Amino acid sequence: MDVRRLVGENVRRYRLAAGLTQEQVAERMGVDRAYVSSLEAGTRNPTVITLWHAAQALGVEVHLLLRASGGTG
Amino acid sequence: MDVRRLVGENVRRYRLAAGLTQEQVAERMGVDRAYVSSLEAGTRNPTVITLWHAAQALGVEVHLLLRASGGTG
DNA sequence: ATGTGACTAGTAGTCCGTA
DNA sequence: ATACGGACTACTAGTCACA
Repeated sequence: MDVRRLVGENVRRYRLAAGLTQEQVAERMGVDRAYVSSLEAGTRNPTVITLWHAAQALGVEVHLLLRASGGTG
Repeated sequence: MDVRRLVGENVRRYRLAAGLTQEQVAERMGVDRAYVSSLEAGTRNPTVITLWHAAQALGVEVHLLLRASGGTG
């Protein structure tokens, strides 16, 4: 179980569903574009505050970014 | 909106619901008791990996630690 | 059995350039 | 518009002593 990968997959899914580019998400989050890229790649271990900013940028509730994709949702 | 506080409240809620002490949660997480204390106090900004360890220690799914207590499901 | 501040080592997140 | 790497600064992880 790798939460970093889980977060990355969720960010990408919600971003594409919202029709946004990484650049747009980065601007909304107030972070660098390269950061969003590595976040989606699952190579980052973001803090909960960063995760919250991502959720805001994507227009979803923060806990959704930690839900398993194929989970019993 | 302060996610740190949200995490702290949730950790405390689930810990008490499980009938565990901070000391026991700390041991399960593999961290110091003081860390759990500050986590519950909402003064920490944990990474998602730390959050995942906390969820494991409490026997809950990690996304539950980011759910608003009185939230609209 | 808990809360807080100081502390050392590690890393989150930035900025720049390339493909 | 996206992926990756390197050097950099600010902050978090995790611990200890004291109350």
